[in-house]
Amino acid sequence: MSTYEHDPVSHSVAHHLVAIAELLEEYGYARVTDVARHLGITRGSASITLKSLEQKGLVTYDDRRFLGLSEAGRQVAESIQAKKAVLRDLLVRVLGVDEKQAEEDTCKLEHLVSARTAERARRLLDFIESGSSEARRFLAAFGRFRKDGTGGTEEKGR
Amino acid sequence: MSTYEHDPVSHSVAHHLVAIAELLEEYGYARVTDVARHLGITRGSASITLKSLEQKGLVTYDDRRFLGLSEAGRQVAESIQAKKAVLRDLLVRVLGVDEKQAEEDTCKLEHLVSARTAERARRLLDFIESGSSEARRFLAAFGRFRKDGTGGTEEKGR
DNA sequence: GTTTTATGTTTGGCCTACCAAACATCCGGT
DNA sequence: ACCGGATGTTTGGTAGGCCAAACATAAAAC
Repeated sequence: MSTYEHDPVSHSVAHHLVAIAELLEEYGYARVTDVARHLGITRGSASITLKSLEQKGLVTYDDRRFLGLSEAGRQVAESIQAKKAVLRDLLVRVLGVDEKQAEEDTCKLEHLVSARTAERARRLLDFIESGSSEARRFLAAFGRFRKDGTGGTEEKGR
Repeated sequence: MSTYEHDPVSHSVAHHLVAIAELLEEYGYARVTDVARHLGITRGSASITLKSLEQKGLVTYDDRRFLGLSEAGRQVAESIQAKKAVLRDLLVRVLGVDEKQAEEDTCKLEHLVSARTAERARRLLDFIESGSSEARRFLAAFGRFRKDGTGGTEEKGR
């Protein structure tokens, strides 16, 4: 999940950085216009925000105005992307939220989750994917419970 | 979890409404100053925001300036509080996040979570509290896994 | 009853984050 | 070489959300 809790980065900044990272990965380049379109804002707005991010040392400008991420920027983006992936997986694989809804929710929550909580969520997913019988049985039982409101093997009480 | 997804209420508004609800519950009354102190903002800021909430029909003013919630305001506050409770419980009881951290995180996330996702989370908690053997064994195994990185009863693979 | 003190409001200012629209610049096609 | 469309920047404006500080008023204390 990577250390760096320097994230106190704003919602907007987080989205700009992640946009660049995603565009770079998907198309190999990212320009002001691409970021703006990706985020659904105007080029003017993106231009200004990105310039400020350059001055903060998070974003780099190519000789031909192609955008990149500095080491710091890359770390912030990666940390947010990692949190986002964990959250999405948690919602989909454990809670059973549908993909579309999960994507929507994680976009809103991604940069707000603390590193510690994200770490715990990742741990849970690791456990689920460990394939242990407890995990498998739990998921199966919860799946049934979601549908018909019963916990399968009872033994309720406490 | 209550229907009402009219929540597209801002972070700030959400906090003001919840503050009033909490103050009413805890002390039986809520004034501008109390809300301001509760939120850690100045009375001036609270005064302005609360006035706008009155005009939106969410907050009511007593004859002696005591604050209340309209039916609509109460519903919004309750819906957010319910989401918050679910999230906190999820973090603490399932993920094993410590109370303090969970409180911090939920404060940031509470009003952003969709009703559908919150409903799923509540369902998971209901299942956990059903006391079914799958749930109990799962929690126990995950607890061990968190500590020593092993899933207890293996049978891994898939 | 007058003076503190607590409470509420208003004002002016700041910062973020956005838009629209004018402007500047570049780049490809002919 | 020129023009048009795509791209980037700047400018002026709006809105939310906050503060500080001046002000007004209500409640306590004396």
